[in-house]
Amino acid sequence: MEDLGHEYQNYWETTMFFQNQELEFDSWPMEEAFSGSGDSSSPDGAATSPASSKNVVSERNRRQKLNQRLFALRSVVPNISKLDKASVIKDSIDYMQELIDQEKRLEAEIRELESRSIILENPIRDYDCANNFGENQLQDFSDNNGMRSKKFKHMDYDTRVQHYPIEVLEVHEGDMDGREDSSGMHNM
Amino acid sequence: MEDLGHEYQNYWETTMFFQNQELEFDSWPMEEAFSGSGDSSSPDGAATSPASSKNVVSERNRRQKLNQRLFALRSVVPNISKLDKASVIKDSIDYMQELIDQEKRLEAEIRELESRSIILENPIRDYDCANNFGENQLQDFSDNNGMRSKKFKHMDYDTRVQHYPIEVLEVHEGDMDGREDSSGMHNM
DNA sequence: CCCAACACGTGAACC
DNA sequence: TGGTTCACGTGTTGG
Repeated sequence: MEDLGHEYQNYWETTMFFQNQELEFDSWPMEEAFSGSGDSSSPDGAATSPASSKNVVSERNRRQKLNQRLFALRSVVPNISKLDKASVIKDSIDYMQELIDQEKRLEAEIRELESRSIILENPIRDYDCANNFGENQLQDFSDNNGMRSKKFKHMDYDTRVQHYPIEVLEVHEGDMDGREDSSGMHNM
Repeated sequence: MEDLGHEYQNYWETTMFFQNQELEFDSWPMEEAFSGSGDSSSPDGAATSPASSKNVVSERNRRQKLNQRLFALRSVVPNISKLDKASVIKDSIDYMQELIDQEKRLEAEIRELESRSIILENPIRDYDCANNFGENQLQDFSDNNGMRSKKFKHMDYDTRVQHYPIEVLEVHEGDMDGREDSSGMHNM
């Protein structure tokens, strides 16, 4: 509903690449940032970093990785409406399903084209007017089939990308009265 | 520290669907949820919920939405290696590019089949043995062509899903020395 | 002025 | 045992 409007420019890229500079040193919550005091191996109960300083860096890495992934996702989808984390994922889903539909359609078309070529082959045999060059023609066809089979066979697109009867469970985009998430992902 | 519940033990699905129950009603701030007291216009510095309680719910919604989106993404990708947030996105990217490649391949095949069908049409005219059923057969062909054109024309898959020369900018998975992310989306 | 969106640190839970 | 991942609340910033 409340559509875009704000396209806050300066996309991720710039900040992602310089992520350590200007944004950091001023907006940083100061001293425990880099844990200036003995951080790596100071198990003593220093008030600044008791045991969490190990966690904070890990967490930071995690966040960074997730952002990279999201950025990569953004780069593979042709048209992104907004640069929001959520919108990026949403557009990706849309695009993905477009691709799947499209693939299904193309496959159907291929099947149709193939069957038509078979129809094209048959009349010759039916009308039997091609007795003289029958084996020649048939040989040609089988060759054709073999060639195509060799080239496109179900080498991978038949096994890897076969479109299952997927089904988006997306829970209705917009509103959905303010609820909790608590997506307990880590357990199991 | 102050919260208590935290008994999330299932996967997304369950918690996502029942996300409003047990986890909610104890950890919820409750009163300002529906603005029971005059919270909306109480600029006074109340120690309990000065202005942040508005933020926490908004933030919660944001988190929830993002998780839903991620879950939807998970549902559309056929094979997910791990349920990690990052892994989900990564697998999605991989699958997506597989789809794109696949589509390109299928299109090539279609083009090839079409050109071959043209070759197939010609012999009938060459051998001229089909004079008696010529119009019938030709009618059939034109019909096929027309039907196919009507059905698959470039209605959308030609404009929307055309595969641009995309290029994953993914920034090398693992390492990237422990830096900051600060994917400052908002700042300028 | 608030709203939307973000990064951050932190406690907790799992393996 | 520690290493990972998560949700949460908070401060901040740009529109």
